[in-house]
Amino acid sequence: MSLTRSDAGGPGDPPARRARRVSMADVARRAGVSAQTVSRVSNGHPGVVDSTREQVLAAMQELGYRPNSAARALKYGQFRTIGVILFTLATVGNSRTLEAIVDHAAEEGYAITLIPVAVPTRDGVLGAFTRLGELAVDAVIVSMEVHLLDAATVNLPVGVPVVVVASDADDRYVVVDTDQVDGARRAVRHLLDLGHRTVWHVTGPEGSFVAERRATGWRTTLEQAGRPVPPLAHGDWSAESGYRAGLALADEPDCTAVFAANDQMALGLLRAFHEKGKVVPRDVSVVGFDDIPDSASFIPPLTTVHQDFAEVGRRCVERVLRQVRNKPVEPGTTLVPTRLVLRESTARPPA
Amino acid sequence: MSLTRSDAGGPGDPPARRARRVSMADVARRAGVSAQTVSRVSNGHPGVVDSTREQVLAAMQELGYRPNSAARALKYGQFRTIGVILFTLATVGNSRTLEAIVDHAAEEGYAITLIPVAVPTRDGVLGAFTRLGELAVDAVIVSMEVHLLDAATVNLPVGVPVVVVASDADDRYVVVDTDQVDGARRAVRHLLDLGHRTVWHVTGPEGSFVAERRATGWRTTLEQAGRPVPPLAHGDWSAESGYRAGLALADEPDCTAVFAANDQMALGLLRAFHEKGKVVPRDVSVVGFDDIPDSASFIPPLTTVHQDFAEVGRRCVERVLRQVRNKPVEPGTTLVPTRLVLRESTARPPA
DNA sequence: ACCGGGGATGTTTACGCAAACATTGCGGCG
DNA sequence: CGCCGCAATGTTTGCGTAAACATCCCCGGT
Repeated sequence: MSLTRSDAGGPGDPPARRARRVSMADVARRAGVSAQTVSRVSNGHPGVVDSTREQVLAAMQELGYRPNSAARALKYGQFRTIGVILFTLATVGNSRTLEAIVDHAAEEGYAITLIPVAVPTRDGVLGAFTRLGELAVDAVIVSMEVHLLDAATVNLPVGVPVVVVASDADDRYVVVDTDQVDGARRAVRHLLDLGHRTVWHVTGPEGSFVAERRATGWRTTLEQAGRPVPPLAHGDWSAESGYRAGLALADEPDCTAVFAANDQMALGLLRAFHEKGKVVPRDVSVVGFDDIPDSASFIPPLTTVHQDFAEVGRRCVERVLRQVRNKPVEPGTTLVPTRLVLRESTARPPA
Repeated sequence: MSLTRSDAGGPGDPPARRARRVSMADVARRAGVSAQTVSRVSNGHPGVVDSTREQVLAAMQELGYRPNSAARALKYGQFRTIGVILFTLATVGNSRTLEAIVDHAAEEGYAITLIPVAVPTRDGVLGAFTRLGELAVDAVIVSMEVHLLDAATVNLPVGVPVVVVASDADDRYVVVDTDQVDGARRAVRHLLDLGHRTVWHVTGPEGSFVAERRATGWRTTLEQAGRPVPPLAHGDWSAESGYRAGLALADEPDCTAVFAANDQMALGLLRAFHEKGKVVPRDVSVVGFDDIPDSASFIPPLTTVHQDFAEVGRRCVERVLRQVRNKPVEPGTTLVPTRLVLRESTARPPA
């Protein structure tokens, strides 16, 4: 299989002399036509007689011609590619959002290039933005859930359309996000409506915008209802951290309802309560956030706040492509609504 | 959605007239130097006097210059980008493998472009390969777990280094995969060693190579041990499908051990057994496959076969980059070993 | 004072493609 | 019978960059 390329020879190194790839000129020579005719055939343009077209096609086949996308992009000034900057695919939210972005971009004929930020430090982010300048992308979607955006935005290349997901970048940017605050409100209201006196909360890692917003929704809902606000339990999105939080919560005598900032931590809670002999939902009610597919199979199936990842992805792509196409896009935040999915992990509080 | 593709101004359409981007020539003019000097500054080449360098840098800043990667790629003949073809990010395996690929590619200075195959039909695959020809990638990693590769490989662009993951593409290709058969063997052996007479199996969707290989490992291990081979239960990787399979399995009187082809289906099994009043592992033992992070927080924590996704990703990148760099790579399959992670879902069979 | 050398910078060129423009050839019509 | 018009194809050009080569100038040595 094809060892065409030579030693790395990237920018910075002298480009190694390589077996030149077959170009339009080669095909043209072989087919006995001009390069322009090859171009026309290659792009399906009209005005080429069938016999000629076939000769060209045959020549392409024989030579294994592949159009050079660099040259094409240089000509068109576009790559039909969107860059996505993110920290990790390990969280369900990130990977589902990415999938939605990929799918909708594909519908529009755009591919996605991932620009990972290895370490979520300031330098890491700056590095990603720098690399961005060298990358073959027409626009960028930034998915950063930690407090590093400000440091980084300074460096956002001018002239590249940008859409930001799941952050609270200021209004100069185009932002798309799930309505975290309202989602949390729904979760808390549901528990309150069931008769629970108050609701405990297991939050996400420090510095996470998303975690902060969900906690805000939780706190303000309690305050507005005039309920006491219990101390916050800290997690890091992982089931394991939810388990640890649950072990502690199980010892709180008046804890009858817990809202976990994501489904994975809710899973940990369920296990902790189970081990401590507390029956969900008889003794404690649990609500999650995300509605990952697995949550319907937890024991018991989890009541949770459904995030419409597909819609978030769709809107990101739509808004970023509007910019690429020079259509007006006003900065500001687009919120995608959530909905509460009722399953079996919530009930009235024990009498 | 769907602003039509014709708005895009891509190949085939007249390129949208856009404000021409700032080029080296513009910077050169502004700084009062030649384009070549700008190039030298831009690439950090030596031989530019400090005062000149600063002028150029200033001009770049003012004008918001960004190097044009298309032109660069055209010059160098490389994009420093690897294309990854996959069906979906919804399964944990895919997204974790992708993450590993992204990370290791980044270490080597390569970005990843995703080429989604919307529908896993023959046409879908062919379409992806066709688009591939237009994409700015130096190599391709194909992650396809269904039986469509043969139809598609015919069309694999010549001259592009390719590595295939998780499939049984024939030996003409470079293949990297987890050792599925051996992983399944470990799971089954473990259960047999505990004293179970035989092991039932919940397999993945029809047509999945991975599912097939795990089922093969299960079956041959049983056969070699001279144990009866129970009928196969069919799932589709989802927890829900595992749940349905579990409901049926719970009614089999002599079913004391189940090996699920992935952790998510195992989750469904746990729930089904729980609902049917069967205690895991006292009444039934369950083993999963993948070792997703959540599985440690299942009720009970799941014994499962750990897949080293990071290693799979690393090897894919390594082997594909060897090809890019024209180093020898012999076709054939590289198997990444698994290991069994013992947790609390397995025990001796009921007496 | 003159020349050689080398560092700093400028000029030319090619990368592969496709738009714009140029040429060829053929059929139909006055 | 000659010319027009159009369809098919060819030629030129430029996209932005950076290697290769050319030039300039200053400085030190003789």
